[in-house]
Amino acid sequence: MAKIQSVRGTHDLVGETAAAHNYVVAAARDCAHRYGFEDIDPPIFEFTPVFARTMGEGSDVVRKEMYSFTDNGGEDISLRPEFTAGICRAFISGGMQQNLPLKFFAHGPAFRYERPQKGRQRQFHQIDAEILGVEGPGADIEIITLGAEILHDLGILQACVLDLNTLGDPESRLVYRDALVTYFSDHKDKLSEDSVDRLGRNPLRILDSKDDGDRKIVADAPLMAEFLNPASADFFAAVCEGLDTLGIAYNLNQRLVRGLDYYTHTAFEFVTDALGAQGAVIAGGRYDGLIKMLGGPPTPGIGWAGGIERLGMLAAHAPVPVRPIAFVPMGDAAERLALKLCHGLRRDGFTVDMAFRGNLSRRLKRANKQHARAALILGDDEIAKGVVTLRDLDDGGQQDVALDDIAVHLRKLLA
RNA sequence: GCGGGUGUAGCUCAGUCGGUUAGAGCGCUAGAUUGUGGAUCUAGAGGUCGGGGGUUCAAUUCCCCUCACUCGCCCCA
Repeated sequence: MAKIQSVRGTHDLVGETAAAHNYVVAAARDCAHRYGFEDIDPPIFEFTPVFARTMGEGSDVVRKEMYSFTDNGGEDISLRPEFTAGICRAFISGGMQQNLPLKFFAHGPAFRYERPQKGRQRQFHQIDAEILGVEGPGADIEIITLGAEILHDLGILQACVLDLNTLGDPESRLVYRDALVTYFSDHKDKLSEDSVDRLGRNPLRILDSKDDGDRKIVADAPLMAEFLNPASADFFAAVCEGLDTLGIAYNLNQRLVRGLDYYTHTAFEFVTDALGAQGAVIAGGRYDGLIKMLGGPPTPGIGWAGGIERLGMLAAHAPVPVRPIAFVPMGDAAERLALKLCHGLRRDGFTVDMAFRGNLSRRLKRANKQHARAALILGDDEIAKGVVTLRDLDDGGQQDVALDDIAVHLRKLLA
């Protein structure tokens, strides 16, 4: 550590980045609340098995991307690489099965030890939505709709495409998986090195390989749709029908698979081509077996996670900040009086900034830079007259205003 | 973990076929205006040329390593 610097893949949220971040979170939370989701904020670390068991020991995230450590009590702890496992753990340890169904919204940092690039960091931030305890396709429809509505509210829905697929129930998925293994084993000599590896660990993954040679083989591979049992096919049809009813456009993508073991039935991704290799902005699916796998009561679930940094980059328009009022006292007596006046104005709901240093010229420059709507100037002259000088920073006009009338005048100015 | 590109002032970038004091724009500070911002003018501050090592009389420039960023692979939000 030659220089003092942030850890690789971590960034300070400040200025425009912080504004974009908060904007995404606020828009998503508002939307989720309108859909009846309640907030949950689980710890950012859990016992390692919570993640390892649910995401699958064979998944890349668990194999090499987790920030794990032994704490001073000898416990095996991991920083969360995603939200779902922690929320399901909270559901189990909180005995929440009494209150099903539950709909949760969460947001915050997550951690993965990865090579950083655009839209991919080691500490990144997600918004997350989960519906627990709903077996039917209604939950799938609502959770996908919520994602679409958040993108709509952020003004970026048109920049995204919704890819949709089903992995079927565990029975269908297993049969399909066997069929894929058989098929790809026959073509093993022509598969890429990566895909030969996938064949053992996660054969479904071969379907979305970017390797040209793989793609040729994948083109003739058996399709999930052919292996769905009637129940799984009906379920997926109902999901599609619901989305059709709401006019939510989607693209059926039989190559869409999920990396994590716990997914069943519906899988979806809102993707964009505006962020380079990191296309997914909101992605998720159904995970009916997860809670039981964790040791809880068998409870179906479905959810998604969205990358706040990625969403923020797409929603480029910076939210317009409130224009403050700049208070400019000149001299000790004025500063003492300003302290009280500012306090009162802030209680009245005004956004007031008082610079702590600089002469009048300096402070007005600062006010201008903050796009302040007006400046309140208070010096010995004003104190003698019992007024402040209210300067309109848009047109340069100014007037004396009695101390008791400041709020009235400001309200008129801001209206 | 693997491959390519980049790293010069707070920011965006010139530049040096290896040579003496490394530049611009914007921003910052001060003054013109001892109590009036935006525009203009003037002056000023700010750089171990990412870090370490090597070659050389001499390295910001060439070579190696390293760190960070970036693009792609893997994987994923």
